[in-house]
Amino acid sequence: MNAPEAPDTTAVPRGRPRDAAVGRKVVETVLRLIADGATFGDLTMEGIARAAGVGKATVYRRWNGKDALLLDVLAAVDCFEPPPRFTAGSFRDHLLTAVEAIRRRGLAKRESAMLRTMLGQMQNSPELWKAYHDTVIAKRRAALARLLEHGMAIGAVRPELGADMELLIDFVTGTMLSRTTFRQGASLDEGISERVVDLILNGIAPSAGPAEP
Amino acid sequence: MNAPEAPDTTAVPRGRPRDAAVGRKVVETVLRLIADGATFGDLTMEGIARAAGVGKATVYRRWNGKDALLLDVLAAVDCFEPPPRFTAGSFRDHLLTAVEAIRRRGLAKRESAMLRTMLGQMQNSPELWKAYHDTVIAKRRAALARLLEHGMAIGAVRPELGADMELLIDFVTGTMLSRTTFRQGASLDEGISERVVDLILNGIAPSAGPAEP
DNA sequence: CATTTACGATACGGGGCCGTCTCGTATCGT
DNA sequence: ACGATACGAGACGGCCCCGTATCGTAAATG
Repeated sequence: MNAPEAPDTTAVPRGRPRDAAVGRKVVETVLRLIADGATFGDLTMEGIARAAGVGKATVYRRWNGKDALLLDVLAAVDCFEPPPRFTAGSFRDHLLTAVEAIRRRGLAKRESAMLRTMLGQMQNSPELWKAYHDTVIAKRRAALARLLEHGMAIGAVRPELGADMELLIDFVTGTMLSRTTFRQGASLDEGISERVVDLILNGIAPSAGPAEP
Repeated sequence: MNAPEAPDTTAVPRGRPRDAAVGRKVVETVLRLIADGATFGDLTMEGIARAAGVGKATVYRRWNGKDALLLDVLAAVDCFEPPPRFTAGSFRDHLLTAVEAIRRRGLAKRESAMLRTMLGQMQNSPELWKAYHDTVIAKRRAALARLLEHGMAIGAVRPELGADMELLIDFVTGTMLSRTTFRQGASLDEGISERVVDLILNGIAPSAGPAEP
């Protein structure tokens, strides 16, 4: 008896299998178009297929529409980012690593363009924003939260700040994120991360302790 | 720009004068559409005219195209923002006023939506971004620079930080700006500005030297 | 009054994208 | 070999927008 609703997952494909390289090529093309300045409104299924050198029907065979395609594109964004390692070194070194990661992402055209484009769409398509947030942003913030809690545990961070970890993360990331996202063309030379870390640790007020005059 | 060869300012217009209310209505409509989530790519001259209840030819009579119209729209953004007053109070109070201004702008749908939309377009249309930067952003940063220099003069801000005023401004604005722009839905209750100011002034490290647990 | 320009509405040809469909060819399992 | 499916290419009707032009009406000058 050959039940048509066969529960086994190996639903034998019958004809020519889909070429996985085609799907990758389309996603890569969309990432390139966004990096080149296209907003989601600028992207068209027809234009994507043309830019990818792919038949339009092939794109529609894989994705129902632009939103479904963009969801897969978002999932591919963070595939290239190894999670930062906080193994050895002082808390200040770890903090510097985190800030440096933001700086380098700001220099990466694809990452920063994607973030800016997503920001413009977060009101329009909250599902897309949620996907970007969950797959890209949340992971980074979680890693930073672990770092900051470690800092509080070893006394490098004022413990009362743990009451609002989200705000603490905004504070640690905000300076470099503003610089890379809002201020296109702002200097992003290497030494800047050091100064940002100094500001994050010590603030702008003169230190009351027996430090530098 | 409708003065062919009349050097005197009283170039007598001959027919029915343009209704200034129509121009205002169009600009206001575009601002509303952007606040409702439209990106620049979503906006069309035809749709704008329809939403404004205005003839399409009337829009084209005033602006050559979408870019020219958007330039005027940008110029209208900051018309509603009174410049902040730094008259009395401590430096901390002034800083709180500045941070509070960012928080309130983040709550204003029109302002934050415009900023997010502009970010997505800054690569695509640098002229538009320059206009937005010059008419909106530069003024706020200049006011903040004056505040920070005042703070250094009275000893409330470490003077060596004046070496990179742009970075200093990024640091002061970055936390609240990140929260209002990147993190839609994040809490923006009133007390938060106080905590941000504390972080800006004192940083995250314990102030009384290296405390050993 | 006549003239001139603005206004809202709408019609016009042109062009791009939509989503589907049909080709001819290619590549799989049977 | 054969059927089934994927592939690139492109045709197709439909829709929306572009920028201009043409209505009839309204409001200013002379």
